[in-house]
Amino acid sequence: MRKPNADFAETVYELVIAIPSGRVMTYGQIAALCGRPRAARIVGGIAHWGDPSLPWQRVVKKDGSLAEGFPGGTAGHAAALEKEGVEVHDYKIEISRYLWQPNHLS
DNA sequence: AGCATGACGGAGG
DNA sequence: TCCTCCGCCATGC
Repeated sequence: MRKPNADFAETVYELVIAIPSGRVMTYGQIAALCGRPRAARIVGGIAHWGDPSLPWQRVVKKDGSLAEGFPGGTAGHAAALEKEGVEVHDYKIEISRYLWQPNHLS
């Protein structure tokens, strides 16, 4: 059990790492699970400032469109997702089909 | 301690 | 459906 104001980034890291290959989560969803439903932008910020070795390609916008600032742009993001079996159509994915949620928080 | 930033989200046109 | 504007809030300077 983490304190309400526990390091936001740390919680984001654990969630991102938990996303299985071929599935995705949205920035807003991750923010909400971290206790800050309005901090979707912050999650994006952490993706940019934080550990680059995490599977950030599995994090997309709520409408299924890909991240603007991903290395290589949306094209690079699309390539990374397709590699995991995610079907990308015009730089967007069928969010309702690939969205994933952790069974429970530890 | 305060200001500007930003890999978003939702509303409005 | 696409484009633009406003609001949110942790992080970095």
